[in-house]
Amino acid sequence: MQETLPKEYDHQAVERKWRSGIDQNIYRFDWDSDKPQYIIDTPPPYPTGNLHIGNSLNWCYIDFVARYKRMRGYNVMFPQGWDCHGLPTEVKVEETHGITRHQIPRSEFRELCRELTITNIRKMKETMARLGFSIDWNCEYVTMDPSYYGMTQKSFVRMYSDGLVYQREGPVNWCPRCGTAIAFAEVEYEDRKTVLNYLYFGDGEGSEGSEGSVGSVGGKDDEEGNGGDRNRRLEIATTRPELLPACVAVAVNPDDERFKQFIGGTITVPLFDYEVPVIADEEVDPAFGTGVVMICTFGDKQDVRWWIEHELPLRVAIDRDGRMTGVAGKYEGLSLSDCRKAILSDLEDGGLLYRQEPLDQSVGACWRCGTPIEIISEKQWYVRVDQDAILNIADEIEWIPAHTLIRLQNWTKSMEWDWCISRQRLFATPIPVWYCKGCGRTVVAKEEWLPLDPTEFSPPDPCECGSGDFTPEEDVLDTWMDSSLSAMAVSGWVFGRELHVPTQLRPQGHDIIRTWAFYTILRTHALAGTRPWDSILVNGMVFGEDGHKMSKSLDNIIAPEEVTDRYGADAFRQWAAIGGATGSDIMFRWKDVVSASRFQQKMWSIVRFSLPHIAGVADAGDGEISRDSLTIVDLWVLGRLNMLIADVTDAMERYQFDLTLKMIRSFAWEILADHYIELVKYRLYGEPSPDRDAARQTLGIVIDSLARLMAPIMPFFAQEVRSYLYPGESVHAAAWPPVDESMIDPAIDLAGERIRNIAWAIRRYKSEHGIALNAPLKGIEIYAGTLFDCLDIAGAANTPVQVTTGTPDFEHRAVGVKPDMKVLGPIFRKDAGKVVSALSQIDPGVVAEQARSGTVRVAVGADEFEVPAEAVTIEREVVLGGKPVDVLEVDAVTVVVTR
RNA sequence: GGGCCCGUGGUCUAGCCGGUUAUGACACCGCCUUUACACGGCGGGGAUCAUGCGUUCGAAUCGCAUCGGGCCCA
Repeated sequence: MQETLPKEYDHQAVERKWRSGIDQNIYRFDWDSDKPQYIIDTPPPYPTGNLHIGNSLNWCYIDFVARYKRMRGYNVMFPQGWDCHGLPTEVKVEETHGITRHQIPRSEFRELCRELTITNIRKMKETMARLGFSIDWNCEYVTMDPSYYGMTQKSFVRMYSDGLVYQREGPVNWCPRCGTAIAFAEVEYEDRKTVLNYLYFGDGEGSEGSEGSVGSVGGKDDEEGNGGDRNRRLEIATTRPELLPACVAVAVNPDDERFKQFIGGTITVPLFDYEVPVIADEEVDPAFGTGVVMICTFGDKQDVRWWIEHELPLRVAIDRDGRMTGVAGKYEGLSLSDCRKAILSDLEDGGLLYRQEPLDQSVGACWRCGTPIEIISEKQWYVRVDQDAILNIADEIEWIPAHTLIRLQNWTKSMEWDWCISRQRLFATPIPVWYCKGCGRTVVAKEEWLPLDPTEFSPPDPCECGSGDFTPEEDVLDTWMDSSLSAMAVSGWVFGRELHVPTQLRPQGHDIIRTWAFYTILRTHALAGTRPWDSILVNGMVFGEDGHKMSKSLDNIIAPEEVTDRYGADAFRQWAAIGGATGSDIMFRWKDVVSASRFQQKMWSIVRFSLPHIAGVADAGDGEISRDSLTIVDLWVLGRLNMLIADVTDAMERYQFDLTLKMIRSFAWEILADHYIELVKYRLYGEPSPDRDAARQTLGIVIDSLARLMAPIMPFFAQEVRSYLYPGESVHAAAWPPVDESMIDPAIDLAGERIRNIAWAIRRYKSEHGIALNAPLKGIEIYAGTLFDCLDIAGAANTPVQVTTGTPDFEHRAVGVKPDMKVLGPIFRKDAGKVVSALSQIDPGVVAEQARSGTVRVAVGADEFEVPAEAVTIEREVVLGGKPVDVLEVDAVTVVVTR
């Protein structure tokens, strides 16, 4: 055992040493183990090349749990996947190579995406290693590998045969720039300024020049003049004039008196001159615009609702590239914005546009490129969403924090359409489907053909109609189809094992509850008939030091490497643990990292001091200790240690990492360093004796236990400490310290506290009087109710101590009365306030006198109340009897110090 | 517009199934080189617990409302 340690803790050297110095087999999951299973459904991140600080926070939480559970005797799987498919990689490849995805063969483009992804994964793994995550790299999966996407395809095939996947024509969210369908979860809403245009719908005369009415006439005037079905007008406000050719109806509120007579009739669409029905719907807000809405296929989600409800026809005015179609007549081929300008200009020329006003609106935009999405009609693949099943499964899962369940429930209940899983991209899992050229039948791959790309592989069997000629499906699957398998993937599918669902834990951020959590629940229920996890631990977002979400534009991004380079991984991990309550959003603060690093240094000093003493004892930690030789102070610190173990274990079970670390720090700093070590120093430095051995053994047990308690949060530091106590062993293979209940004794704790407090008071006394801590005093007399062992006090104070049960020769004078509301409140209820107030008016001396008899009489006006003595605490001042002594009152003990 | 979370010394934070003097960190002020640690020790100042109303003998804690911030969505 090494006895002299460097004065300063060198986190860089220690962490470098143990990054490769810990046997990775400790972190392996064992499929044949008898231990209870603890499988973590780790998030497979998107390989951007940077493991950002938000990921890092989440992974710290995972690692705390994984290391803790291993020490508790679980067979832990901490796997790591990579969710590779996605548009950002395609865009990056296009940028890097200066091409578009249509300019080179499909397979070549996909290969470029693979290469970029492999590079990015390598970079992220480096950061993970630097942060000390105990990932089992035998349990790694990569969703772009055929072995994985074959499973995605298998899940597609199975859900298709179960009727849970189907294809239909219908509205989809479409990004015209990216040229692909996207799911609701991929739509981001942003506030933009737009223009609300007021126009006339009606008999078409406007375009022929009824100039007199433009800009001045309201609906009422027309109503009076025209009672018939034709020759009348409606005023309509719209933000989407370019969708006039897609207008299929006009809607008003059924209770809106202004428009009642229009309902059931038809009206002419301006410029395009065709009739659409006027319908009534309660969803129309009479107060917005003119109270008349034009329904287009499709302007927004509300249009889709009305379209379905009123069984309206479809007029497709926008194509996949965001250009106007044939129904737009002379505007065909124009872009949306050009068409908008042209139509507004033509409306104005025809006197049909009579007002424009600015409007704030929230626009659905593509999450990737920010282009406003359009809702168009397309033939797409969907996954059926069974809301009740998802809600039922969600109820079986433990949500931490509990309110995150409500988020999932709200999202689930708000789902209006099934999940659209078709994507018009390249770098993704191919949909294993063909269409027969002979009969048009849809042919879905058989499981044994998978994995496959239908554009490169044809069905070996002919179609039922006899034709062997197929058109491959070129669309690919939504990336969430890959990642929503993660729970099933890690618990069996990736390894060709039977499914071990439910897994035990899903750790993730609250930003992806509506996506990853939702889809995983849906898919695990559909494919395995059960919940994916027992518990879900939802972490918060990480904000910059300015209190805002980290973003490039705010320039408040901190990379984890920046922190580990300066303060090390353990300090970063301490920030993750203590930066805020688990589940809440937390701010990154350098000062948290600095104080973490200070704690490491403090702890290092403690270890550095202790090791030479522990070295003399054969078994530092697990040896049988003879309680006979332990002093009250030894028993006290061991009792406190066991309380700490119990509390920390409880906090870890509840994922309260902030509490865990706070308790460990305060024990190490206050109980151990400030008090225990100061109390036993004289024994440790003294001649060999049973007392000295007791202190050595106690110190050994405390240090060893602390190293183990710290191991999940500070794996490198803990390992370093452990290596001095048990060379060649890893703290991460050690058992979590058990609570020794027999060590927790309230009487001993009270006695120990008394000694600690007396020694502390003497220490404070010396400090206040400018006396060196180890300088001797002439004498200390302790007056207590019972005699007790004061050797440690004498040792710590370096002063002879006398204990007597007598009363010192000076007078105590009551100077104040403190009411105990916990006792008084229930007794006097309404009158408690008055009693307290009256009590404070009485001379404390009188109260003290009466209290001796057990009851204090308090007069309130004409009433008299009897206050039990235990409901008041008498504050006393000690009056000296002219002696040159100082008096310290500690607990119920009087300490007289002679300087 | 809806749902969820949150407003505690200068800054950040704990407590929040009601009851001592409201926790801790950082920052600030004063004293101290004391055989592990000055990245330390001892002491100190600093909070109308967002605001208002209510429930209660008693509210940071429970209820309602308002204001402010965040997240997810429409």
